[in-house]
Amino acid sequence: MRDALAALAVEPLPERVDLERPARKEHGDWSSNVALATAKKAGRNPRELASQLVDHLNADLPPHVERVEIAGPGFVNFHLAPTWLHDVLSDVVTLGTEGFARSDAGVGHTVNVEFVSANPTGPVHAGHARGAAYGDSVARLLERCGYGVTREFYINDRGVQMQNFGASLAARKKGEEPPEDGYKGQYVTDWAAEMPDDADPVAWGEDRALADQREALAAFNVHFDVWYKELALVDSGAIEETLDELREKGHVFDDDGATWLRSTEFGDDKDRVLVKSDGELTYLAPDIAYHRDKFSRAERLINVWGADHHGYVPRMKAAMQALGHDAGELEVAIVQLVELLKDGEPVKISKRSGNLIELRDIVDEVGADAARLTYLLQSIDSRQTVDLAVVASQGMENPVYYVQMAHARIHGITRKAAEAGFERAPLNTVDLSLLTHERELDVLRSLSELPETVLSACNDRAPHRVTTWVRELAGAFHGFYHDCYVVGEGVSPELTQARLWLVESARVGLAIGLDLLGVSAPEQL
RNA sequence: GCCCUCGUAGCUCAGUCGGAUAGAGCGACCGCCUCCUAAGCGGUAGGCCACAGGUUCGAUUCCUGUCGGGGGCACCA
Repeated sequence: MRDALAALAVEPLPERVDLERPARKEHGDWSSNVALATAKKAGRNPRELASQLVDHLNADLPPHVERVEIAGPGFVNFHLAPTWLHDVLSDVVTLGTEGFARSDAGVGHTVNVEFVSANPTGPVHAGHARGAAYGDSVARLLERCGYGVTREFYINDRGVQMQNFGASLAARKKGEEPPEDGYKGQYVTDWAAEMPDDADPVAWGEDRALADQREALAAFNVHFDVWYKELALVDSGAIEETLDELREKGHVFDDDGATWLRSTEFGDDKDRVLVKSDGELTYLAPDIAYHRDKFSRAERLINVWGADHHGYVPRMKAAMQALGHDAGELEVAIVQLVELLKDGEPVKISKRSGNLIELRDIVDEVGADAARLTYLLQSIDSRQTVDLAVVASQGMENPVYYVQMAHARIHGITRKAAEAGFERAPLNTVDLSLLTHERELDVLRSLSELPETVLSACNDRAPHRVTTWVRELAGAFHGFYHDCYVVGEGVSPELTQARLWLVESARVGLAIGLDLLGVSAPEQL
């Protein structure tokens, strides 16, 4: 393309030539707006330039390109031959679930993804679920793109809430009501009944809560590499070190008997207290020390926070800058809140009464796969409404079912083919050029987009794009399934073989996509 | 009051670096099973991309403002 532009004496040459996938099939497989983008600077007419460009390219077509056309105000559209898609099929099945749609963009780089980080005072609840699905999926995307990834859970086990929790357990054990600002959920009573007489309610309660959280998250297919206790941070002396470092660097001052971080220096609204006038630490001081520790273990940090915490972003970023990091090295993904419905009725959750929906309840009710795919259906930037009855339903209003159906059909075909005596022949003995049906090509077009989808989803921390892609592939496959029989009277053995490989390629694509979402798919529904 | 975020079909939402006639699913309506699961497929209807300016050859996309929904503005964790 650049050569063609140079040959046409375009001056100045564009820095980059963008190719994009047109939204409409008639516009070809690839399209470039380069004539539009450069015409003005070069003092040429866009349409005319595009036309010359097309002539030049058509004179010597690159491999797989069937023809190049001019369209609209000056777009240059490339129409590819089906052979291109047959090569895609070969790539997919040769590279397989391990190798296809993998990127080395992050090789040699480390990222720490911290998410969930629920307080160790009770079970993981519905409010954590979306962030859990999101954080784990982002970690999966990063891994697929070559990054060294740590999944980390921060345990907030220092502070008054632990005393309240311990006191609540102790009270329940004695058959009394918890204190006014204590924890009133049913689980406190249940756990108190398990608690040995000689146990320290605070320490025992923390372990009990963590065990419960770990189990519920595992059932949600989320596993952490590091569970980091705030108390360990306190014991390590890291907080004092951090305060000293900030003071040395001149970002700390004393006022009103308290110690302050001059966070306004780095864009925060106001300066923040690190040590209160009574000598106690605020939550912020250990948090800074914790992030400092994470930076000693990874180049880049991603925090997944609920929308109710977004106000803390500027001060954390300011603190990291005070420690000498670039603001961009700490990313905070803000996950908008989920409104939970049950049969269209809002589920009221009240922390005060302890009346909350546990993650475990959701998994029990709809299954981990359905729950995860549902949470990853939409961008985290939009508020989500989840109706548990819909997620659990086995109907069309449920995208989970649509996707799982495609996967089950793939295995249905494989089973049926085996019954009819068909095993896949080696790929190099199969004539893929028989795959010319528009439905077949649609499946392959969809597969051809997976590598770029994965990379962009990774770079933009947007796993929902994978979900969208998986739904599209499932749609293309359902169309193929309907119109193209793999095994049947009117199908030649050669075509059966080619289609068996097509089915396999769809299976690989679906497997990759679903794995990135942390969703398994049944072979049968 | 200030900050973050969202506003796209009746509903739930996609829409990448600004591109062509704005997409999908559900719901509505009309079709399609002698064969791998009809839990599916095809078609029709349905849009002032909240509104008003600006930048641009070109804006759903970028900028400013207005309106509306959600969240946040502690020497609380």
